[in-house]
Amino acid sequence: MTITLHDLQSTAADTFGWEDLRPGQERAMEAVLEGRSILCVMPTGSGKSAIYQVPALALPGVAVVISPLIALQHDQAESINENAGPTRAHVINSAMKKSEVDAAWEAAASSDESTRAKFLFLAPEQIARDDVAARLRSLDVSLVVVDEAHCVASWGHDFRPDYLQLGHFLRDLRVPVVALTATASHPVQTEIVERLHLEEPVVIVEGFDRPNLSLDVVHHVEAGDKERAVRDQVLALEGPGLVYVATKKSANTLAAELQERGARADVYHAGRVKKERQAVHEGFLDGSIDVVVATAAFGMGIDKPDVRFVLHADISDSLDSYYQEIGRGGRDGLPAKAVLHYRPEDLSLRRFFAAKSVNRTQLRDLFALLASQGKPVKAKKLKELSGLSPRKLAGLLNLLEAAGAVDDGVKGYRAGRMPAAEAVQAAVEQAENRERIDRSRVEMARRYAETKGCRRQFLLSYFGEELPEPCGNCDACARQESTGGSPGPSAQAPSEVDQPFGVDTAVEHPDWGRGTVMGYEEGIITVLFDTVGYKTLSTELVEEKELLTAVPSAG
DNA sequence: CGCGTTTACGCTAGCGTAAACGCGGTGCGCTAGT
Repeated sequence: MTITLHDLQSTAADTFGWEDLRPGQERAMEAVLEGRSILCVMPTGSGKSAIYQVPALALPGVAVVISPLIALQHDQAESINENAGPTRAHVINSAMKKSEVDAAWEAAASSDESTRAKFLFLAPEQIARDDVAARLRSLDVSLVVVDEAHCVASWGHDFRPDYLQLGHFLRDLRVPVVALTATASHPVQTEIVERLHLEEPVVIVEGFDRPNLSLDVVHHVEAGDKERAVRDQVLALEGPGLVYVATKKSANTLAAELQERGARADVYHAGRVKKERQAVHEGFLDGSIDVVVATAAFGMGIDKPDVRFVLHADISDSLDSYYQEIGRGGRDGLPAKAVLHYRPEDLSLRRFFAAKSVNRTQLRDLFALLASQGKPVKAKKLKELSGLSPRKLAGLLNLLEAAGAVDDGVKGYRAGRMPAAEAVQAAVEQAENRERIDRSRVEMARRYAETKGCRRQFLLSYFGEELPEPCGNCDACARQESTGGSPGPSAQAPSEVDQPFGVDTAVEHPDWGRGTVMGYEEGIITVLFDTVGYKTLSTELVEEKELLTAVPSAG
């Protein structure tokens, strides 16, 4: 039986009540039917989940959905079960009773077509377990979904290393992979494709621009002045709204101040107990809370259309994070404000978080241990032998693998034929690369805060999109208008700016090696180098001194 | 790195300044003890 797009349209309408599929959705679904892997970068609320839910119901077998937060998994599974039948989606995680987990596995393997599970929701940590991976391999898996796929890049390197281990599982399973995310700059897209081993994926990127979001940056010198400005602005603005801060402590302080002044504000961060966090989340959605003061913990899974402002009391660690965070405002298409309150000193905390410390001794011991085995070792066995925590172990393995010193196959991990010192050195260099790249991402956030040009042009160019004219909806454009000039930076600069290399072309620098041109702005070229991250150079100097040379693309 | 807090010191008894110290974000899974 061949499934056609028409079948999918019927499923979408009959099961979910979606009468009209959007072109991006159809393209993605067709690719899945053809057995292709896809990467979709689409804003929240654009029907991303339909892309996997509809084909998964039409195809025989079960869809494995890898999703970062257990709370999110439950919401998604529930919404599927409401539409597609009560037992179609199951969640599997460590918080469940053994009997519940067993029931989920049985439902997925059931021979009864009418009750068989069509969706299994798991966190990447589950996939990393050998027994879970083996069980999944024994099932008839139709496709694997990686939801919030940017987590591969943002969390895989340290916080949740099992994200980087997903690639092995996907490579061996050989079924179509659907990677979904709302925000991913070009290098993040590339990293998702590489790390998940997506082969010749169909990449669907919908426009990043959110013209109804106004973009402002307010500069501050004194910390106290910034705190007061944030507080006063929140009190003056019409909610609902979000305020992002860098630390739990400052979240508590600000929320308390707002409450004292009569605002219906609450606070969300990882330090609060689960019940309280849930209450804040629900209160924000149902309108009983107007303002949530939060750390980066708050965000994923919030689909509230009428958020009128997203204020940042502290700058984010990257423009990827910043755009993700402000993207929670104005989803109804009505005007919403994104305001960054900026002090250069705030960057130091972000640089601190970007620092990666590696333990050479642990790396050497692990490599030596693997080498001494002389045969592939499974993750579980390796954990026992090394005595390392799962997180630590996965982190070290990620580095050794990236360094080419360790290989992971179906049979387990195997050390390469090289001296331990060489393996350790290569792994340490990987960690150093990562740190340089993360620091350069902080630098790009700084440049956004400090640019004198149109904010939107800067932001979109970071995401590889060109906005030909200044946006007219940011503080820089507003300043231009009020001083009588035509809006935006191009009023002063010649409109025909010299661009010696096209955006996205591969270039090489004598010191920084290979890189990709990301964009131009005010006579400055931004290049993302493979090992040193984002760098900005004067376009004039690049031409004069021939600092960059074009590299023929490797394909 | 930078901010807030604690400790140390200097020089004479409670106080001021300086130096030292500690802390800072995301969630999964698992285990020990209510």
